[in-house]
Amino acid sequence: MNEFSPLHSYIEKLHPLDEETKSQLEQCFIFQKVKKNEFLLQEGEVCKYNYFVIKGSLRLYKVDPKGEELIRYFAFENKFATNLTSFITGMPSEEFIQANEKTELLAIPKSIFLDLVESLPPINRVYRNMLENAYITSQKRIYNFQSYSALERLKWLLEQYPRILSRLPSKLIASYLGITPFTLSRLKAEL
Amino acid sequence: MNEFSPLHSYIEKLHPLDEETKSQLEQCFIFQKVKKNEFLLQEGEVCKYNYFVIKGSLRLYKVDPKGEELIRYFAFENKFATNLTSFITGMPSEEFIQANEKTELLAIPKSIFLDLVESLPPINRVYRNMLENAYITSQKRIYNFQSYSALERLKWLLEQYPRILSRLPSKLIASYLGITPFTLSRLKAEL
DNA sequence: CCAAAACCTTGCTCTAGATCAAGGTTTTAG
DNA sequence: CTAAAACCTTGATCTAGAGCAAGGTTTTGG
Repeated sequence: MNEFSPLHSYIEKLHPLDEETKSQLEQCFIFQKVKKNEFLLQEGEVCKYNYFVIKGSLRLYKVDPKGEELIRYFAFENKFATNLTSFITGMPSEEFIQANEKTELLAIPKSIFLDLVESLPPINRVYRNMLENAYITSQKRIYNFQSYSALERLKWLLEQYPRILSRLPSKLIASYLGITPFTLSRLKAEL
Repeated sequence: MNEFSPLHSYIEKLHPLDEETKSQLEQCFIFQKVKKNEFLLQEGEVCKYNYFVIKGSLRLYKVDPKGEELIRYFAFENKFATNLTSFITGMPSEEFIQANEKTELLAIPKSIFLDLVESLPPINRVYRNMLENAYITSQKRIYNFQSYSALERLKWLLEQYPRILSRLPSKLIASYLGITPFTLSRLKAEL
């Protein structure tokens, strides 16, 4: 048991993993502790890392022309998080990645990750799974916006993360739901 | 030049393709003509095919509890279309796939496609690209819903498909934008 | 080719959620 | 520990877009 165990477990659910591959992986990922509100990526930078969250959580967002934070994704424990768009295209990121809380994570540089995708079948599988999950999650989120009311979206979020309201500030949750903190405050009364 | 040329061109933009692989591919895809409004997938069925559109267009949508059609994606020429969620998980589809117009397409059975993903590098690359594009498109669509007005979303759609308003019925476009046909009709006056 | 059906537009009204203001509470940093 | 800052709630308006009705236009299929 070490700081890499959560990552090994994650991968093993997708593809068998021998000891040699494990130790190879451990040399590619960097264990990192970040403080609350610390940035892992800022707008305009190219996204150079893929992050795996061990403890704590991250948020991925962009800032709209009015200066509002629009949160696209929360990454909690055992989730990968990166700005895939910048990661894939090599273009500067339009998004920020920031820690919501004191967070521990494993970071792997983009170039090494993409090499492993080509050379290590378990990592090819991990990447494919990342993309597939990201896609499925996105589809659900689109349908949510297309047809659900704010209250229904809140309930849906609470089904997935029952404790999220006490874990993260309402402001962040409102942003994720695409509503104002005022509306969220009123909706909480209706739950 | 044959009905497979658009597919070959599509793949060659991602990965070199030798003649042998081309003819192997031609044996896996089935050329198909479908009529306007014909279904390629119905709710409750497992999605067994991945489709590549040669000519015409498809729409992917689900029907909400009120019986409203919620369109998630239009697939025009040179796009792959499938219910990836059902395709990946093997679960019954919640979506319909239907032709908007008289459409020509290439269909490949899921199992064959997934075998090719593992065995043919160009197809592994195609699948990765499909997932990456689907993801990037979805992100943009989410941000659109999170922060843009109906008029801004319409303008954004017209930037991507300038002729879409004359090509498809307004009803379908309204559904894609997440607004009623009444609102779309009014917005058109503001363009 | 023609009737029926589907579709589009426009006016009127209604509502979910935004915006603004003001007061209370919790968190943060020195 | 404490003051400042950030955050949350609640009330009073305001507005984008929904819902409904009615009339005109286009498409469809026999």
